[in-house]
Amino acid sequence: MKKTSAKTIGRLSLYRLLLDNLRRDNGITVYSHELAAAANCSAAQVRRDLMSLDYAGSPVHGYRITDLIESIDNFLDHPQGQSVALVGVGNLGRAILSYFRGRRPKLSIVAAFDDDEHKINRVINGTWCYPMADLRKIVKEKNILVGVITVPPNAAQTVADQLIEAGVHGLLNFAPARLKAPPQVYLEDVDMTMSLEKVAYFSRLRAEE
Amino acid sequence: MKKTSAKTIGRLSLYRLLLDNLRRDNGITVYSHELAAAANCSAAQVRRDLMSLDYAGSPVHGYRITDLIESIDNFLDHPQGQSVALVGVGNLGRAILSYFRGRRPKLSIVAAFDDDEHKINRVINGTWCYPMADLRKIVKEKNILVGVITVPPNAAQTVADQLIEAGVHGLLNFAPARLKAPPQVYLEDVDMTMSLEKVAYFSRLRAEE
DNA sequence: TAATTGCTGTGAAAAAGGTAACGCTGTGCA
DNA sequence: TGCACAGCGTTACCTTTTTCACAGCAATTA
Ligand SMILES: NC(=O)c1ccc[n+]([C@@H]2O[C@H](COP(=O)([O-])OP(=O)(O)OC[C@H]3O[C@@H](n4cnc5c(N)ncnc54)[C@H](O)[C@@H]3O)[C@@H](O)[C@H]2O)c1
Ligand SMILES: NC(=O)c1ccc[n+]([C@@H]2O[C@H](COP(=O)([O-])OP(=O)(O)OC[C@H]3O[C@@H](n4cnc5c(N)ncnc54)[C@H](O)[C@@H]3O)[C@@H](O)[C@H]2O)c1
Repeated sequence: MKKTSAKTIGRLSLYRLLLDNLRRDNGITVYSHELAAAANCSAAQVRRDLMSLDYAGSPVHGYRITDLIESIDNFLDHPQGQSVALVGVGNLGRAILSYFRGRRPKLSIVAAFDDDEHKINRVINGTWCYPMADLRKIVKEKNILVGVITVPPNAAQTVADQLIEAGVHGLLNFAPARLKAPPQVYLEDVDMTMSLEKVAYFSRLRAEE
Repeated sequence: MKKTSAKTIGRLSLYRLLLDNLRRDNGITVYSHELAAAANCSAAQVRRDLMSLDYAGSPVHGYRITDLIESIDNFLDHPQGQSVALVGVGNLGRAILSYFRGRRPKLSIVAAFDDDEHKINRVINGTWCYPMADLRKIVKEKNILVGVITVPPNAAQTVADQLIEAGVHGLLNFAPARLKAPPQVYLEDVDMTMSLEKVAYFSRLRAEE
């Protein structure tokens, strides 16, 4: 059993989204090159990624959409579902809370945390907001494995440490800071400044031609 | 003159941020291994990335922080500055407007657009929000090269087409949809669902050990 | 029935990305 | 002075990721 790369995991998640759209359009089956066109990648890439799954397509009809989605579900999702905590209910934190609300049944943000007393002990965008003092208790109680960090950068490392100490094994960090975490914690940064500057740089190159 | 990869561009942007923090802590010089530690990468990686710049460090003192920042500025930024437009002033769009407000003098969001009449023709989070009908005119007028897309997924392609038609050469897309764009337009997706699912997947793996 | 077609799964090749190693250089110290 | 050192720039190497290419297969057609 070979382990699957982070890039493939990301694309599988993308394929699932695209397949869901195709299904809505009353599609029954799909070929690798169709999925590739939708995902902006090559057909070979799609087929290679799908090798991680235990589902095989038919050379004649391609992949059955519902079966493929189910197979990706089985592969990506925890059977009993996974709970996520979000720390820092500011502008971005609230946007994210509303965005992930009810999006995936097997992966939902079940608790929010903040240190601002105006925000705690009430529901914000559909999610209860707890004080930081309760973090450890709630993470344990709800068996939370993933933490989303949307606090200011100077508070990010402290919050990360608290989450890790409470038992989280994955962090999604939106603060513009590089966090330290032990190897048993998977860390992913979403760096919007970097993304925008990349786009700016290459758009300038393209425009100059 | 070899061209620089997107990954290196991203890391240069990150180094600049980290260097800024170091400068605030009254640092004068920095070694590649120090910057590497801050960026969670290897010293060789840092040195290699910096080869794109025309600034060379001293083997004895390392890199002078201010000079290195200046050199990255020269490399990444447009000398006259670059303007960005944001389309879709919803939860996420507003968060982004406030976040990028005054962050980088050479790269600022100078106009927002929406098709909701309650949002247009007024200032939102410091930025004037125009109706979609003005998009073409304003993009030309302000010489906007980059568009940020924060509209619902079903509207994303239409908005992208409008931006491209207006003359934009780079798109930063936050909608969960894969957009089509001609090769002279650089396209970058920020896919939060994908990121969160990746973290969820690997956190489960780590937790099982 | 036999040849043709178009797509899958997968080994092999190629490309991209990252790491290690080495020569070089200025500095501090015996 | 001359030698050991620490870190830079760069090349060569290694790993990961992507693409290419082709056997195999079921439906279709002559
Ligand atoms: N707004 C954006 O679009 C955007 C984009 C990219 C990155 N970010 C980053 O995301 C983070 C949040 O951005 P924002 O715009 O929502 O900021 P914000 O100031 O609106 O929200 C920050 C929230 O974190 C809470 N907080 C602060 N310190 C805390 C602590 N120690 N423990 C718990 N909660 C704490 C605050 O009470 C506040 O509710 C920042 O690091 C920002 O740089 C934001
Ligand atoms: N909120 C989040 O944290 C989050 C996270 C990831 C992705 N996204 C994606 O970002 C996008 C925006 O999310 P949101 O939560 O801000 O949604 P939202 O509904 O709050 O905002 C969407 C905005 O786009 C405007 N709009 C709709 N159609 C338009 C059109 N054709 N032209 C111009 N403007 C139009 C609406 O008037 C509204 O102001 C969505 O695609 C969403 O899936 C959001």
